[in-house]
Amino acid sequence: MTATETPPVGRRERKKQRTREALIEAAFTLFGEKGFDATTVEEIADAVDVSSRTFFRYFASKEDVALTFQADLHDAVLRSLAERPAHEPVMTALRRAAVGTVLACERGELGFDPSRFRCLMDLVGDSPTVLAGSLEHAQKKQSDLTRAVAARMGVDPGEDLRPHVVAASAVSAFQAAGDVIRCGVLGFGALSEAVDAAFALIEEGLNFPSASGGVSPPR
Amino acid sequence: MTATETPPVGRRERKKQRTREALIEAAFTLFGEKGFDATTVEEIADAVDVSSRTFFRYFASKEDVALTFQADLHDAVLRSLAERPAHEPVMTALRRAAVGTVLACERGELGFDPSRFRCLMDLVGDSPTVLAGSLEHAQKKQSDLTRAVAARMGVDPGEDLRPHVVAASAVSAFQAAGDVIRCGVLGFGALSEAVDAAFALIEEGLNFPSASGGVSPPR
DNA sequence: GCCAAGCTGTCATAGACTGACAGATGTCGT
DNA sequence: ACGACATCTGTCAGTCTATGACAGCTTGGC
Repeated sequence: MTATETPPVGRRERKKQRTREALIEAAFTLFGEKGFDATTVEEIADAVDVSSRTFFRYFASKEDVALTFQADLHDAVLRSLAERPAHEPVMTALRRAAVGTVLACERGELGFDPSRFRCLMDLVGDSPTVLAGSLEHAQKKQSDLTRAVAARMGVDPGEDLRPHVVAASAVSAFQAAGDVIRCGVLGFGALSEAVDAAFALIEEGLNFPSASGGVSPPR
Repeated sequence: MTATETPPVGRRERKKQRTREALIEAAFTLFGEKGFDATTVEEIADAVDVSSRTFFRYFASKEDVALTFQADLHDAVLRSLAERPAHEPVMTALRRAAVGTVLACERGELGFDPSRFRCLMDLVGDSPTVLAGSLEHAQKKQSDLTRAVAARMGVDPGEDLRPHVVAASAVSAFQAAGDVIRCGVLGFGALSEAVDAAFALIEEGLNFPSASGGVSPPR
C-alpha cells in the first residue's frame, strides 16, 4: 500500500502505520542499493530507529516486506475482476482485470508507486529467495482466484477442474510475461503488453504444431 | 533417483553415493515422522553419523534434500519429451511426456519410489518452506522447458512469446493437478489422471462463459 | 609405500527468527 | 487530571540454517 487514506482512529494506530510504511520505504531503498541478501534486517530496523525485534512484529520475514507490494497488486486484480461485466467470458474478464491493474501500476495510478514496482521486479529477478517467496505468495493467492473464477462460472470448485486450470493459467500468463520482460527480448516494452499477449494466446488454445510447416518426418 | 545402477569407478565415489543416498533416506524418514520444520539438519546428519557440516557439502539447503526427487522427476519429463514423435503438436507431446512420467512414478517404474513420491507430495502440501522451494525449482526448470519447446516448434525463444506461454502453461497444469489432488476433491484418484485432464483443458482453449444460466459441465 | 587430491570433522561466525520479560506509551473511564 | 488497563517496544537469551577456515584422515595414482 502506498497511499490509502483511511485515517486510523487513534494516535497509536497512526504511529503504527507510519512505522510500517517507514520500514517498507527503508527496506526498498536498501534493497535497491545493496541487493536483498546483502541487506540485513538490523540495517532496515536501524534506518527507522527501531529494534530488529520490532521489525519482526510488523513483518513475518524479510521477504514479507518486499512482497507487500505484490500482495496489494494481487488484491487489486481480484477487486478489478469482481467489477468486470458478467457477460464477458472468464478468461477475457481475467485478462482485462490483470492488464488494467498492471497498467494502473505502470502509470502510478491507484496509489501505486511505479518505481517501487520496478524495484520489486528487479528483486524477484535477482534474488532467488524473493523469487521463491513471490511464487509461494502467488500460489496462496491462486486459491482465492480459483474461488472467484468458480463463482463467476457458477460451478463448484470441489467438483469442477476447470476453475483450477483457469486460475493456474492466469498466474502462468503473468509468469510468462515476467519471464519475457526479464529476458529483455521481444518488442514488449512494458509488462502490461506482455501480459495481454500471453492471455490472448492462452484464450485461443495452445494448439501449435511441432517443427513449423510441412517438415518431413525425420525417421 | 532411487536406483540408478551406474557403479561409480572408485571406492571413494561409491562411498559418496552411499552417504548421499543415506542422507536422503534419513531425511525423508524424519520428515515423515516429525514434519519438515521440526526436523533439524543436525538430526539428519546424526542419523547417518556425519557432521552437519558434511550435510551441507552434499545439499545446498534443507529443502534441497527434499527436492532431489522433484528434480529427478523434471529431468525425466524433459527426457520423455525429447522422445515424443515429431508429428505431435507441442502441447500433446508435453501432455504425454508429463502423464507418462507421472504414471511411471506412481507405478514405481524407472527407479522411482512411489512411497517417496507420496512423501514429497505431503511435504509440499504441509510445509510452506518446501512449497516455496518446489515452486522456485520448478521456475528454474521452466526455462529449460521453454528452450526445449522452442526447439521443437522451430522458433527462437528470444523472439517468440509462444514457447514461454506453452512452458508456463504446462507447469501450471501440474500445479492445478496437484491443487486438485491436495484438496481431495473430484473423482481423480491419482495425480496422473488430473494432469492429463488439466492438459486437455488447456489444449482446447479456456473459452468458458461466465455464469450462463442452465449450462451443465461437459462429461 | 608415498604423495597429492579430495573428504570430513571441528571451530568460529553471521544472520534470520522466536520466546520471555520489563519498561515505556497510548487509551479509556471517572 | 489521574489512575487502571491494554498495547507496543527494547533487551536479552537462545535456536537453527548456512558458510568460511583450518587440520586430519582416506583414497587413488605412481
